[in-house]
Amino acid sequence: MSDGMEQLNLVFAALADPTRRDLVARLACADATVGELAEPYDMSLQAVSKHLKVLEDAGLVTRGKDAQRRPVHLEAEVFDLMTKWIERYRQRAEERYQRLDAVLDELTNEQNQQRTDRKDAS
Amino acid sequence: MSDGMEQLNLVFAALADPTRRDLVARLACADATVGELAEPYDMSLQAVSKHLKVLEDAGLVTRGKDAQRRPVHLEAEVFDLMTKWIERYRQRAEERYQRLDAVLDELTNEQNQQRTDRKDAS
DNA sequence: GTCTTTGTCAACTAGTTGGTTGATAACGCG
DNA sequence: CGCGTTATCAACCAACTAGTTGACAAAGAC
Repeated sequence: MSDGMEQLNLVFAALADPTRRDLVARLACADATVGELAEPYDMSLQAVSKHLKVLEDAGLVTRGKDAQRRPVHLEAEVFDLMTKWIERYRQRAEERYQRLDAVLDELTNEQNQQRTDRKDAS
Repeated sequence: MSDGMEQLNLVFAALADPTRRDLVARLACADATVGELAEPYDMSLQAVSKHLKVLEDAGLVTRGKDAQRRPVHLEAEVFDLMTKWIERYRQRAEERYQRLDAVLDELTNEQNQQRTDRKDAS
């Protein structure tokens, strides 16, 4: 089991939670402290701190230090890991879908050919 | 909370499990029955059936009917939902990263300017 | 120094997840 | 019909998750 495997586990699991996806969405616009991030939610500061830890363990986020504040920053690179995984299989699945279309086209053509054959025979 | 919200929850959660990602990977190559899919894993058939149910609930997979067999088919469309979500925020985060670079460049230029000023003053 | 702000750590709880086994349903084959 | 195959359903269990509260650490402000 490769290293990127475990990270994929963490990243997908992290983004499966709507609160955490919202945190990511907000951090995409600007860095923020834990308190600022927690403010809009009906949830304790500790809960948000935990969510941020999950995002950090997944490598989606890093935390700096500014006096007693702990500014949170979104890391873009990790997204690539996911996108690569997704694209690989989406592509294959779509190719298979295209091939199915091709097979159906072929069948149609064969039927046309048979019709032509019958017409030629008549 | 929109409808796609809940589906994002399900899709990300589904792909957070390595067994389920492996199932998706194998289904990208060809459709398969539950038994065929279960064979390589050290796990009961029922467990795999449950995993497939999770993938189905997320819309990643559909199940057909062939006598007592239940062929499983990968659906490519749902991947787009994820890709769109990811790309939106990855892009913003990268833009911010670029802007940071711009700011750093600006600072460097200012320092150069100051150096130039000092040199001019000397 | 003491007080306030900002955040983490620790312990607990309710609900969910990933697995197990056993029973059951649906279908094809003698 | 009864029998084997293929898969789902149901009940159970251990481990994890997402939230809570309370205590505490670290840093600035007084």
